[in-house]
Formats: sequence, structure tokens, C-alpha cells
Amino acid sequence: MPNPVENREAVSILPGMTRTPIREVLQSDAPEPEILIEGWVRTKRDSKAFSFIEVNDGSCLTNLQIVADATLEGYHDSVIPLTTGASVSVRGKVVESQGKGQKWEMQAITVTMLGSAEGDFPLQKKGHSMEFLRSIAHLRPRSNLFGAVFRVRSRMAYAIHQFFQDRGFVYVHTPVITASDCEGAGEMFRVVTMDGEEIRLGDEEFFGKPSYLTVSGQLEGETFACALSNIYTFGPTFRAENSHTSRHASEFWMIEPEIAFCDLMADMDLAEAMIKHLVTDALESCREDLGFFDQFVDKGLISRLESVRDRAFERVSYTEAVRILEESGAKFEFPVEYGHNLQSEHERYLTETHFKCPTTVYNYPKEIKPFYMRINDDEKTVAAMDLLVPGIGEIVGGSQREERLEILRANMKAHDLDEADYSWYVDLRRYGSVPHAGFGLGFERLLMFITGVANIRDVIPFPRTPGSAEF
RNA sequence: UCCUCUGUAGCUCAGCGGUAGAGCGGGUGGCUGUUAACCACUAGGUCGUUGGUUCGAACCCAACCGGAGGAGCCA
Repeated sequence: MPNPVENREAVSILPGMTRTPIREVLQSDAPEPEILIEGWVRTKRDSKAFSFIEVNDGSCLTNLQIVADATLEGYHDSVIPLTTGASVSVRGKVVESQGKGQKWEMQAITVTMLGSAEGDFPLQKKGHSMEFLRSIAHLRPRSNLFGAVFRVRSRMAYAIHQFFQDRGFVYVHTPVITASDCEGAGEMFRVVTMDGEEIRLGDEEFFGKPSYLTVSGQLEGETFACALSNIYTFGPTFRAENSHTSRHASEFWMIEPEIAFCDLMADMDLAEAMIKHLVTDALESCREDLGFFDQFVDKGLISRLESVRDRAFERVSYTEAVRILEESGAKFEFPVEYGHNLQSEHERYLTETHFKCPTTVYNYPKEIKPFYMRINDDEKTVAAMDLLVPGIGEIVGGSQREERLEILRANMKAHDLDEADYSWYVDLRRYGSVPHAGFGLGFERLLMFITGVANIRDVIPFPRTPGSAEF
């Protein structure tokens, strides 16, 4: 158990900083004579002789209860005006609590109000809708739910780097601005410069040709995999799709590993190992926050995550999946038909009803997949895979890439693509081509899966969706 | 882009053709250690916007704006 005083020393690497994070105060194993905590008031309860002030500094979910005697110097100036949302600096002793509900509390020696909160401070102790909290995206991280979500988001970003770095993957920063109008991954945002109110186009174009915000770093990632063997990207991605659902955002983060000397089976192995690693890490590192989600957001979350951690994932070919759906006897709004994409309801049936666990579907008909996916020996299907999880649907999409020059050229032609636009991509097949594979993981969808939060807008700090780019 | 639902106090909501309400939050006072504390008093509203129907509209109708859910597409 960390000792708060020792941890205070550790934090003091920053000049003049002597604040102890509340997370460490609450982990104390003995009373402490005097430390400093700082944070924001969540609620205050007054009685005649003293006040209870609940303070949160974002270091953990739980508040620290401060007991402030009415005899404290400056009580009327510093404690009485504290309302929910005000910021405080408190020096005091960490003592065992006389009340129920917490082991430790702080007996205040001095309380300083740093900033008051006006009476219309919108965050209260209860009863907010998610829609309202979205409208105050600048204040919602001060709520229990969003504090927890963004601590988990940070930890999962770390765990992703850890997973790949531990396996010798090289982190590649693929460009955000791209001039290749590629692969039909979705509608793109155009990047332009302005001359006053005039948009510069044609010969005036900044890059000499049309440019866009990236929809995927995959093609650039392949070039680096064909040099450094195992690489991954992790960065923002943009889609100008006019889609109004709880699972789509215009700006989101994507993780895209690309592995040389790799086939589809190993690609699926990697995707499943990554999901297991992230779930395992969340269960170990974010236990308190997950407990909050399990209680208030998605009952049964933790046991579901534990089963994802402990059970093998299912794996079926597209052909088998279609047969399972046809033989299920379940009623679907859209009929199951070989050669068509699986509908959301079909994916949900497979992962939630039939297998009841994460399920990877592979070898899709070539007609419904993009040009770069490797044609299988049956010449009907491509080496593609989608990892489906209960509650979310597709969380990972990947494939083995077509490494054979002539077949890639034929695929491009079949997809009405001009080879001249992809000369650098084709070059990878002309000079030392190797089998390689990769996948894309939507970071926000992963976070929805791990936190149980139902709307993508609530796992990204400042969501961008059609018609909405506030803050 | 299509379909459905929705907009009343700082927040959560009730009111559904006849004087705008409650709880929480704010303020004031009280209270023997509270835990979404409790008790009393109090301030707080262009009922999303515009137009229409009506003696009279928060309520009925239309358009527009905002929000949500689903579909398609995807991550």
C-alpha cells in the first residue's frame, strides 16, 4: 500500500507541488499527520458544529470526505460559501472515519476556497440525462460517470501501446491529410485553404491536387509493414457519413496494426489476443470505475468482461455463419442471403444469441469487400474477417492483403480504380512483395464494449457528429 | 438519406383547451457524525421558434430549429 507522505514526495517532482492525489489518501494504511489535497466540491452537508465536504480531484471515482469544524479559522469565509462545483485546497489530518461509508476521512486544519461556483452550476448529485451532459461537455468530466469513462479511455490507450510494443510492433504516424481518394471507406472531408471567403481550388489547390482528412491509415501502414515487419497506427480518423446512430462519429480514433509474413489466421489470433489483453487490463487496472459502470450503466458488465477474458472466442466462416442464420428459425427483418453483407441484426444474433461470446467471421464473398483483400483459392471469397462482440456488433475489421501483383491489378480494375492513383501501393507488390495482413479497431467502440456506455458520443471527450461540432 | 419519438424553472419531470406546478439545486434560518442527510421559509419561467385554429393555446394544426432511437453504411 502506498504511503501518502511518500507519494507526496513522489508527486513533488513538479516544483512546488505538494498535493496528494485523493486516490492515494483513500489507499492509506495508517492515519497521517498533515497533508494537502485539492479538488472540486461534489456535495456538502452542514450541521451546527461542522460541515462534511465531499471532494473529488479526478484521481479516482470515490470522493474524500472532509470534516470541517465550525471553529476553524475562516470557516464563514471559506467553508460556508462552498457549493457543488467550487474548488478547494484543504490541509488536514487523515483519520479513521467515525461514520459509516468510508474508512478514511480528512479532519481539516485549513480550508481555502480557490474558486466559487455560481448557483446555477449545472452538475448536481443526481438525475442528469446523457443528452444534457453532452450539452455541457466542458463540465461533464466532473461527473462520476464521465470521470470514470475518461480514466478508462486513458488507460486503454496506454494498454494498446503496451500490447503492441511488448510484441515488438513499431508505432507509425500515418498522415492525417491524404491525397489518395481510396478504397471507398466512406465519405471524406475535403481539406481546403481560404483566400478571404474564397475557397482555393484547381490550380490554387494547396497541395496541387484535392486533399482530404484520412479515413484510414491502412495503405500507408502497409508500406511500413513491408519494411519494419510489424507496425501499428493509433490516431484520429474522419468520416463525413451522414449517419445518425449511437455507434458512429465523424471523428474517431482507430488502431490499425499491419503485419508482414502473416496470413488471415494469424491476423485473427492477433485481434483476439489484443481484445483479451485490453479486457484483462481493464479488469485489473480500472476495477473501481468498472464497478461503477456495472452498478449504474450496464448491470452484469464485469461478469461479461470476465467471460471474454476467460473463454475462447468463436470463429466461423461467412458460409457457415449464413447457414447458422438460415437454420436458426429466427425472424429477421432482412432476409439472410449468401452474397450480401450480414445485417446488424444478423451479427447480433450470432454473437448474442447463438454463440453468446465474441465471434470472428471470416472469408467473405469478394463482391462485398474492397480491392486490397486477398482472393482465396476458391476464387469466390476473400481473406477478410470481422470480430463481432455482444452489444456492439463489429469492433474489428481486417484482412489478409492481396500480395500478388497481377491479381491486385485485376482487383483494382474490377473495382473501377485507376492504377495510376495507387502506383506507390502497387510498387509494394513489385519490389519484394510478402504475404501480409492487418486490421482496424475502432477505439470508441472498444470503449463502449469495456464500459457498457451505449452511445459513442459519451466515450469521446468532444464528439463530432453530423450537425454538431461544439466546443 | 429514410422511419419513429421528443423539446415546460439551473436539472429531472408533472400539467394535455380556462390564473404555470413538484422534487432536486440556489438563498436565509434551524439541526448532537452526515452519506442522494434532514426540517422550515424564500427567490427563480417569452412553456424551442414562427405562423395558424379558438372567446381563450404549454396543451390542437403547420413549418422550421434542436435533441434522441432505429435503418442503411461502416470502425
